[in-house]
Amino acid sequence: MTKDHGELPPGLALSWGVLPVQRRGPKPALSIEQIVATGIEFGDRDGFEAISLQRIAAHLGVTTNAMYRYVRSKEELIVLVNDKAVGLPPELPEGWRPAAIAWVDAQVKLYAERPWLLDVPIRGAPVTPNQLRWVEAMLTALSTTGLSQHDNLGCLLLLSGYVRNYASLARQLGSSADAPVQAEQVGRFLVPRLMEGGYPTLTSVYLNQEYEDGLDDDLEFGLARILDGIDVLIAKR
Amino acid sequence: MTKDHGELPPGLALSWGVLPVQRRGPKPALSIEQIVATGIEFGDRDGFEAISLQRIAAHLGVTTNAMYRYVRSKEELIVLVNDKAVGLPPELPEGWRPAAIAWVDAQVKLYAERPWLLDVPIRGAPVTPNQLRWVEAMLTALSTTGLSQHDNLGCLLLLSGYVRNYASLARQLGSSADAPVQAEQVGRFLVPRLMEGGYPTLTSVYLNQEYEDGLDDDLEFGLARILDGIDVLIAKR
DNA sequence: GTGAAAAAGCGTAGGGGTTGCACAGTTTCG
DNA sequence: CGAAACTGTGCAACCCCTACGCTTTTTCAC
Repeated sequence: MTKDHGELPPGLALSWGVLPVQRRGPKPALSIEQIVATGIEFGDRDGFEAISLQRIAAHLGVTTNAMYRYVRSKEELIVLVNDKAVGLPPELPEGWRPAAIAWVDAQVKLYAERPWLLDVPIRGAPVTPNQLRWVEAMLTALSTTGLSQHDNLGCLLLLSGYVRNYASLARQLGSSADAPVQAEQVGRFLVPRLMEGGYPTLTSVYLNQEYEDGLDDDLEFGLARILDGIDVLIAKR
Repeated sequence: MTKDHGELPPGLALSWGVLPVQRRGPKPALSIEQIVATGIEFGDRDGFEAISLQRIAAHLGVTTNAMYRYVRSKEELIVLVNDKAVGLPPELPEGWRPAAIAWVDAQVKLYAERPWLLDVPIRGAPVTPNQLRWVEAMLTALSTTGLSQHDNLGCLLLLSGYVRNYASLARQLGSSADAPVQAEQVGRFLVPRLMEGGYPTLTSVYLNQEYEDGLDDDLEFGLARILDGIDVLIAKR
């Protein structure tokens, strides 16, 4: 006898393991875990596009429609797959600064392993269990700073936004063997237009070839900026 | 006689106004400008999903396939629509810090006006003219800091990532009239699970009702953190 | 036990959407 | 004037999500 949770966002209840009680009728041939696992499998192998109800159904030997007995919509499936694929955060070291670095590194690594996670549309504030584990971990680490909860949330937003942005840039610059060739071709096309089109700063950036390299440094760079900024705040309060 | 630009990413050439020269045959009934404008129109009215070749074609009184005479793929269309919709950056004030604030504010405003821009998948480093105008503007403002170009690029990445992340959070918390109702319902569902599931920090955050309010402050907060961080760097060098 | 209720899966169907190919019409160059 | 080039279109193939109604299976209640 589960409570009636009314109109919750798709995937919320299911991700927390709240499934409609079933009393009669044939036993389901599939389980949500199975479906979600298959979704992740496809995502890992062929990217976000490959996660479709049709494909999962075919792979599990069922019709597409059968999926709708387990999941209300594709959106719900995506939420579940996402939360599962995100997994648990690592154990963070002592001290908010090392913790933040570890937290960021772990996410960068996660996005490197599962680039398709970057294609999952952000539906807003995190609400699923694993996502919230990550939030909880960082928030706990930040609680030693002496800042207010509100400030901590701000820092968290800052960090998570940065990681995601960095990862999505790293993704397309790093991946695919022909990335450098492509980049060179783009440069050849772009530079004359930048010169003549009134982009003086960008022109010099491109000519110095600093636009596309040293991405690993950039992660540390931006992170150091953020952490220094937080430091300033801590000192101020 | 335009040069052969080989295999450039979709939308690159077109966005810079390089279109294949045509010499014979009937004049095109449509223009790319027209198509892109229609795409923006649909995006503004019904969101990103509404931007489809089919819809645009129907609206312009042509078959869907006719679109492919103007655009190589949907991806290319999206790139063009995106660049056009981004528009030109505002004039930035003197001083890198006020400039950064103005730059961020302008983007927040842009995302508020055209939320669907947040749904446009990021294909990597910006290469289209208007996008690069924004980059150029901020890069120029940063050039007065005395930092290296590389550092400036890092700062830029930091800022743009932050804006985008902030905007996409603001979007779903702010928009839709039933957002507060929805949020309350989510809270009712979530809090007991947080308490019992080992999320102590989040529980207290939720109970203090600080999770979902004061978003305007958060923009300034995060931005101040970043700028302070940059300040520290400037002082260091 | 036995019948009724509930639930699962399937078939059918429809609505979008993107894309490829062959065709017919139109314009312009040689 | 003929051929080449380029236009839009019709047809068609896919893929995807989703709704409805039917049959079959299971299990609870009597």
